[in-house]
Amino acid sequence: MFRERGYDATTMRAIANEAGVSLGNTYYYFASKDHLIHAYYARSHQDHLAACDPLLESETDLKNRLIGVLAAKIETSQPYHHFAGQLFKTAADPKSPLSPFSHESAPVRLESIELLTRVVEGSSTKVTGKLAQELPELLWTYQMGIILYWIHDDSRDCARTYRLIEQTGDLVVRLVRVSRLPPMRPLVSRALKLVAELRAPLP
Amino acid sequence: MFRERGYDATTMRAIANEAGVSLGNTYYYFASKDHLIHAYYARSHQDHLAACDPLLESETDLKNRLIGVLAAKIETSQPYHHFAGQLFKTAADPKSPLSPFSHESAPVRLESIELLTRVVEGSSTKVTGKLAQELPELLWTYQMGIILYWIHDDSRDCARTYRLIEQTGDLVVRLVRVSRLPPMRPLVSRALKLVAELRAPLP
DNA sequence: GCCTCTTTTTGAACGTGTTCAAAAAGAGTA
DNA sequence: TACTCTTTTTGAACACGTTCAAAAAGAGGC
Repeated sequence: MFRERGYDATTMRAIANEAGVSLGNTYYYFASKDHLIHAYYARSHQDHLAACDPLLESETDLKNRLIGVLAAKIETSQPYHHFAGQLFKTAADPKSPLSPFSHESAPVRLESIELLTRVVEGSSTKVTGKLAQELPELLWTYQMGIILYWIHDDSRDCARTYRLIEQTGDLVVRLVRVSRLPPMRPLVSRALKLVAELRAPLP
Repeated sequence: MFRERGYDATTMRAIANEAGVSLGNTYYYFASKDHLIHAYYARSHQDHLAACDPLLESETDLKNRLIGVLAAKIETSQPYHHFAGQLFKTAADPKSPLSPFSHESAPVRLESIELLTRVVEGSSTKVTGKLAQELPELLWTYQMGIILYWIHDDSRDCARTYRLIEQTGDLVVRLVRVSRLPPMRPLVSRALKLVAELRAPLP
């Protein structure tokens, strides 16, 4: 229904009606309208994990793995593009359990990070040391940025998002490769130190 | 009032009461509760522009200029940190006139980009060519990222945000400096091409 | 079948943001 | 002062998301 009518025009009363239950009953199953919306996200997340398996088992080039996983994310989310803006809005409240950074979202977040860990570990490009530890989560942040761009992308078939994935994916992989070169070493080291610092538990 | 009670507890009825007008009357002045919230943002934006003048007139080191402007942004926004999450939420709807990417927000956006143009042009580090054209807007996007981090930052006095500004500000300036070196040239060129491509008007 | 406990369902009511027709107030002109 | 037009104000009403006490239904044991 959200697809046909959009978020705003789909009232909880209409949803209850369509499901053949009372209005109050919908709240037995979903804590709020936002939780209902978020169920769509959870589904596309599962779809994404599943869609990535074949790729990660057959492809070893880091760039292709990364770009493939990101593109799959967009593909599995595409049915929901129509109301992705609303999804973003519900996720934007830092205090909401639906925020990607929230405690409640940790399982989904960890699964995504685990997926990106597989991207890195199963590739022919070897990443070691501190960077290996931090890279999956950095890639997750990068993926969040891509999704954010996608939400705002009005191009046909979200062509621009795919373009962004290709180009930045290539760039990211190049950066990963040069990160071991001596001139880059201090920079990378500092960046990783900052990431660890900002991630440390607050006093 | 938003400061004392928080966004949710501050109803339009309470606001009307406090202002000594009727509930309906508040809508004569502000199109919605979100517009009311956004007026705070507009004010802090003006405060920011004003706060940056002294710095930009006296400092010429690019790094110090950039870090100073970003830190000033956080400082001028600090009074509103309490409900910054709600501000982010209202701005998160891509279709909302309050979104930083919206047509209606263009004036504020352009002013911010103009400010960052001043940061670059008035510095002793010379930036030329295509990069000079694109850099202010890229810096604006970077600033948006900082603000987003700030919104989620629960550290004392937002110390982490300042730390992030320092470290990433330094990194950005270093990247700007090395962008002219021959090994970086192709990368930078490609990045700029992508930016221009994604910014072109849609068919 | 009856009893007890748990789960599911209901629908009236609530609070909040918002709308809008009508009234009031303000401003300018003759 | 009266009239006309514009702006501001009002308050009842509306729509929507949500709540919750009570009712209904389900499940298990005797």
